Amino acid sequence: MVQKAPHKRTSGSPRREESLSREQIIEASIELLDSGGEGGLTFRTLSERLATGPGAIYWHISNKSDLLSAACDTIIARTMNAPLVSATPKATPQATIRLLALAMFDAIDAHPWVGSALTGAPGQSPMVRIVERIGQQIRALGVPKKEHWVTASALLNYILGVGGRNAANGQFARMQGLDRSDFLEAVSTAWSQLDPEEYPFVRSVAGHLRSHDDREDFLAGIDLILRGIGSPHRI
Amino acid sequence: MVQKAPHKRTSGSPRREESLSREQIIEASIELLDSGGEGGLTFRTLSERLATGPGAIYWHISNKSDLLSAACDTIIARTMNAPLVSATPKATPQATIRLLALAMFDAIDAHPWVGSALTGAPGQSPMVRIVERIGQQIRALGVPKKEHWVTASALLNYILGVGGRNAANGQFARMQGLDRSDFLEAVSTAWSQLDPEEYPFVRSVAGHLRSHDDREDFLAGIDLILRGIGSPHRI
DNA sequence: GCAACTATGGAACGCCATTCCATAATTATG
DNA sequence: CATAATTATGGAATGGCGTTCCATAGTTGC
Repeated sequence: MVQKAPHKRTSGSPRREESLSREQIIEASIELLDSGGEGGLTFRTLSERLATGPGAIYWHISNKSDLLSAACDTIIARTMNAPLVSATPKATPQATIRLLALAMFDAIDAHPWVGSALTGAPGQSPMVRIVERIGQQIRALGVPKKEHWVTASALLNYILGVGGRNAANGQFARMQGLDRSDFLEAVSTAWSQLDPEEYPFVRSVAGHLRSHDDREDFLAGIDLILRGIGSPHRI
Repeated sequence: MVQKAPHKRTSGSPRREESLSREQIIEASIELLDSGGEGGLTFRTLSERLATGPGAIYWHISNKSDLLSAACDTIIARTMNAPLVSATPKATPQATIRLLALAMFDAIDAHPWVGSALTGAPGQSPMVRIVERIGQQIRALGVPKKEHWVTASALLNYILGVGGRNAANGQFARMQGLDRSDFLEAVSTAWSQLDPEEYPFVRSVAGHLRSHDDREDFLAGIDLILRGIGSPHRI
């Protein structure tokens, strides 16, 4: 029978002076995610940054998914509680929804990993915050109760869809060492070289893609949905 | 200087009779993804399934992302070329868009991993297929050229948003050993127990969540956007 | 002063994608 | 027909990851 070599603590570095906290860990994670993308956060890099070992982190965090959700929730909470978004003195519900949506867009633009983290924690705290803020404006719009969920869900899914795709674009570009406009340029030329018989539409919008403004197009989509909310149903 | 121990091929199992092909590999990957979720596809499980080693797979596939994209593209191509979706004799553009959207919904429902794979290959073949089919209907709707991209993009982002979220829900549920309705039940009760002061809207829709039909709500969202497309712009 | 508990940090484990490489099968070449 | 070159295979090795294990250092209550 083979005797397993037991763990040995030779002497160890002296213990840290100020203790770790969940907040510290999350804050450091956000920094790593912002600077290194989704792949920039590992328990190893995080340990180094915090000058500790992986084991110490697990005392405060249950696993990586937990860590990601918490980081995501921190960003979303900040976004949804920002003064600009929070205090809407006498704005129309439509204007407030635009503000909310843009705030989400900008948050995901600044922290692309939030886009994918959001789809990793369904029904959890970050999602709830967004649904609530949107939902209150939907009420204010006078949408009938029966359609509350459908309407909120449509807006939410559109916002998260754009967020997810923006995050994907960013990560894809990063992987290839391109910046955002290089990436769009590449997609645009690829699309304009497709077979005109098979892909006439994609070819025809390839040009627009090169010069478009993501933020503007996003807002135009929001307006489209808002128009839909305000229109009478078909018979 | 330490001599590196060289690789030794002791004798090896006899070589396969029929050679591997990219198509075989992709087909096997789809089966593994369908049965085991996103985590079910590893080069190890794939090797075993194909009775070979990881190295042989890499002769046909450049890496895992390539494999996932290819699997995703296979599903999307099948979905977009299905007779029901392809042959639309004299249907209105709206009806065709509904058909297309539902086909995507059902495809992602049947193969949840497609939802996340789609956001891993931006501007690539799968996306192009979808954009083209939607775009042609947008043309048919008589949307002005300048708004082609914005309109297609809005529909696309909504569809992918729902798909992504459905995939997330499915994986989340799977991780906890729940089925779909158990998961909705759990979210619904969690939402209905939130602080009424802080989350009045979320609480009020929690009940609906328990009994709702994802597919119907999805379609209602599509209709909402279609109404928006057909409405005059605000001044 | 000592036991119980809370934290810590580093080593170890198992899994993964990927690479390396000896070699078998096939094709091209003289 | 022999043999060189190429194509294709599969298993071993590599390095990185999330996670777990555990000796131990502080801290608290008795």
